[in-house]
Amino acid sequence: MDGPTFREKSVLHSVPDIDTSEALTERQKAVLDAALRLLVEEGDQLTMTAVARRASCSKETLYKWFGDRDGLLTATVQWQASKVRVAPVDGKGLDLASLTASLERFASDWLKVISSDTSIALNRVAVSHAGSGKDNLGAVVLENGRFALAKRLKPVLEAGRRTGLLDFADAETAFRTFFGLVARDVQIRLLLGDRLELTEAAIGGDAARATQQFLALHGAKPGRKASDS
Amino acid sequence: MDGPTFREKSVLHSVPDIDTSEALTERQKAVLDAALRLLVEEGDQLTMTAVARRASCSKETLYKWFGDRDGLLTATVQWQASKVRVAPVDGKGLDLASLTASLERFASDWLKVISSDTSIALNRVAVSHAGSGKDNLGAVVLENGRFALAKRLKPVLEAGRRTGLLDFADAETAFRTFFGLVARDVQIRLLLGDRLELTEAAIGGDAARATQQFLALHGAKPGRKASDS
DNA sequence: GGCAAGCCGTACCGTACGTTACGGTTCGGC
DNA sequence: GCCGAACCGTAACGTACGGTACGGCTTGCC
Repeated sequence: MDGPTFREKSVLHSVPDIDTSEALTERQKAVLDAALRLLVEEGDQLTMTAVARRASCSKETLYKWFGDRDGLLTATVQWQASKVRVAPVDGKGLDLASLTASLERFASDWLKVISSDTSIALNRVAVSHAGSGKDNLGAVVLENGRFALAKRLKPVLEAGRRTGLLDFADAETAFRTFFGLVARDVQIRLLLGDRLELTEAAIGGDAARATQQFLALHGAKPGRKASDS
Repeated sequence: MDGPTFREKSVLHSVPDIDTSEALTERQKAVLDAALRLLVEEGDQLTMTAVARRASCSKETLYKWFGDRDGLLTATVQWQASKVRVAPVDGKGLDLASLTASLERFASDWLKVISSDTSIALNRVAVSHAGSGKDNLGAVVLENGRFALAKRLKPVLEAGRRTGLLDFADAETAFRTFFGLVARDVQIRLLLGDRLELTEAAIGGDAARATQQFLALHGAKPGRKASDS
């Protein structure tokens, strides 16, 4: 059987939620992993020849499976996206400590993601792609990055509001505030080639700081200050 | 006389402060404007032939003036950067109203910049470039964007701290918080091809919100000493 | 006028790379 | 053992584009 062909021209934001990249042979996954590794190492100029050589497959096979270069790129990005899908957080019994921990966890995870070589490479190629007419890759990356994060975080925020720990009018706006406090200038600096290695400790500190700032802005407790707790 | 050649391989962050792109003929500026327009319209695949045709000049001239394609790109980016250089804000008599107005102004200006077609196109090409070995463009964009903003905003923040209106330990950290509150997810979404047109009104609202949030975090509230933190 | 410099337009060259074609090999089904 | 399908490796093709060369035109200077 031959795999899917990945040629649908999906409009932005039309990716349903769970996408279609699951009918993949083990061999195909291996090929995509090779392409991914090459993408991280070499940047956008991964050539079909290079992928074929790295994956020890023929170019004919690449074209049969993925249609053309864009199809291969899209499949690679979706394959990576399918690997990082995580279990949603359950709205269990919530107190300030667990809410803080959840937020810090989200912040820390997100910082780790956007500072990883893989994410940087993928975002770079998607940004380039978005500049060149066809918007597919940018939509995929956005959907599996920023929008997936929102979808996982918003239930936590709303649970916090229900239990009276948080106070905000619009969950989307609150999420974007949190996003800004966490990411700040990190992603754009990394994409533009700034060194800026985030150590584990720095990420932890930033996650805690962002969480405290968010709680200072949207925590419901009256009379609180950002520095205590 | 022939202009500069733009071939220096400057290391990241080594751009002094005011760069060298001022010895330009009117004709050269016109050519760079044409390249800039083409970059905005066509994305990264502006070819030397296209620039020559658009600018009504010969390719030979392009190569003589700018060395090679990268030189042209770099000159174009620096040319655009030199156009947006603004007068620094003076640390005049500062009260809460004028500080708030200044911050809102910075926020609004910055949102306008990063949502402009020109900025998006320039950042896209710089991000692509940063992925392909040579980091020059990314450094230039960073230096004239995010770092230039910091250099202009920090004196305002520090003046606010001196007059007791603001309370923060590190100006750099405070700036990055402000940056995050203003930009949030806007830039990455635009770079990845998300529509998201910011109207004048929306920008104004966002600037005011970000400013209020920043003041909530770092404003010296009555009943709180400027020295604790 | 004569001359040199700068520049335009265009033709040209070399190469990289996407895409296709094809011979050879492996493997499952009969 | 035989057949066809899938696939590997490699060669070949077409094109787009970076870079160069050159003839002709304008301009300023003597």
